[in-house]
Amino acid sequence: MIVTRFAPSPTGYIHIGNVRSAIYPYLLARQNNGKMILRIEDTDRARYVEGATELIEDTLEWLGLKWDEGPIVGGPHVPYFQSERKEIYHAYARKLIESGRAYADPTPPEKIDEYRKKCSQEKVPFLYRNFRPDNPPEWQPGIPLRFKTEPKSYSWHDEVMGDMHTGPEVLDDIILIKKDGYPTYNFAHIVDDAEMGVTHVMRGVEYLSSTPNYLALYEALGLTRPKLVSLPHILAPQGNKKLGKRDGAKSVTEYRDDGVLAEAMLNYLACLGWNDGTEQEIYTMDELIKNFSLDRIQSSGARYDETKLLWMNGQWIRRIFDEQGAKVLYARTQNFWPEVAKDASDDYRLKVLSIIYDRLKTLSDLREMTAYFFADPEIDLDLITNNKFLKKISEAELESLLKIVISKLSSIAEWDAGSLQSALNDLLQETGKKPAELFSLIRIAISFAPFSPALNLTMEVLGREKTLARLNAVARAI
RNA sequence: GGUCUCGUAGUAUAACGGUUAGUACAUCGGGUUUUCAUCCCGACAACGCGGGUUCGACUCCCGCCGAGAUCACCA
Repeated sequence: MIVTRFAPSPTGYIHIGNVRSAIYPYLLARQNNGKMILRIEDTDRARYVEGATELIEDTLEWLGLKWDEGPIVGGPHVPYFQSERKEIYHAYARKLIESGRAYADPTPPEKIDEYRKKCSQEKVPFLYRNFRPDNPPEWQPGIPLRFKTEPKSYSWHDEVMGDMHTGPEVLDDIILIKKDGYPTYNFAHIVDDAEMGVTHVMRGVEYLSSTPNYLALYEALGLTRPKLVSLPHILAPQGNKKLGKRDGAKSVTEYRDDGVLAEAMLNYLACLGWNDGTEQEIYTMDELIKNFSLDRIQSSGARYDETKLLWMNGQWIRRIFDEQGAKVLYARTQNFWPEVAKDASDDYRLKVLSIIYDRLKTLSDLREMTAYFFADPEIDLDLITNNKFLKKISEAELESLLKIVISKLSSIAEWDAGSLQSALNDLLQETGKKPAELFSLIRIAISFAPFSPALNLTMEVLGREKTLARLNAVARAI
């Protein structure tokens, strides 16, 4: 069975740059009826951030990445917090001590710095294994424990990067247990992955360089290596660095609050650095699960492009409306209406959504784009007199045009899109005006917005009373 | 500096020795009775450089250049 894991450290929110290492393990696990484990790597007490675990869980839940084992859901390998697994790491550590592959290192940090400086001056690589203490004491709390490495070459296969090979110069005596008794990442993740039966270790490429050390550790502990999958970085919009919080990388859930749909976020991120070889752009979760494959993960970094994310979000908004219905989309818009819409009925807001949805890039666009449906807009005659189609028409004529429109619209029997459209067509005939002139005038008069849906639809939703009242108000103001 | 990785249009990518180098976003035009958007049509735009191998190289090999990662009691 395939077992994958997402193993973040609770140091803050999950952002665009690191959430992909949760998505791919999830897809792989689901595709193979396997399991994904969520494990919290909280061995660095200094960097621990209160509430970060909840933030991580929230993010995964929003994206629909359900973990099969981990916090909240539990599992056969509890606990899933590394800080609570000390005894396990210590047991493995003792095995290494017994086999002579680990030693307590009492060397003070200042001394180590000295070694490092010396090497740097002599321009030779700094390897701690050249500075092993002569008579290491018995390991006890307060003293760090180091791996006693055996310099040799390693070859391995990375599912993304291909066949890898390194020489002995990259192997060193890495710290296994820190002086505070907590394990380092380097040691803890190996123990946990083995204990938890993880078959595929997926993580960022930054771990590629230390892989030989991990391989040495698997060997010394007699563990079978899992398959290794290095995920390339997501690059910041500017420069060539990986996207990080310093580049203003927003948290994944911040996009949710800005009206991005989980489907779009998942779709965009999954396809950033992976494709199935077809020209498909829009994928549902099920399609991603079905089509995902490790060997089509890109080996180079991919730049984060918010414009494309927003395009994709627009696609998803329309797709949900068209395929799942207006009500399904409407249910997702609750937090995104303008303040003036708070007293409007669901029915009315649903109607507004139905004529505006294909203009949305994010759900929060509703706030800017729909206010005039709920409250009378402020009359701003400059919008009329400066309009490129209307500025040639005299104020007197504008006023009389509006009166003709009002009179016509007052007389129609049924206030629906079809009747309104034929009334508008009649008005074009009667006034001899071009659509650009007459429709612009009406549109601006009832909305005073930079843009709005088709005129007949806007008027239909707005209703007879409000439409006529607004037209009258403008006619008086001119 | 050592080690490792990466290099197709502005961006994300397709191609797995033979194509006018395909697609999408972005940009710029045009169309759908006003606007904005959707939708449709069109345009612009790429194989980092230099050597090989081959009848033929984006694809294979070597060198160079460029970019990145890593060398913590952080993960």
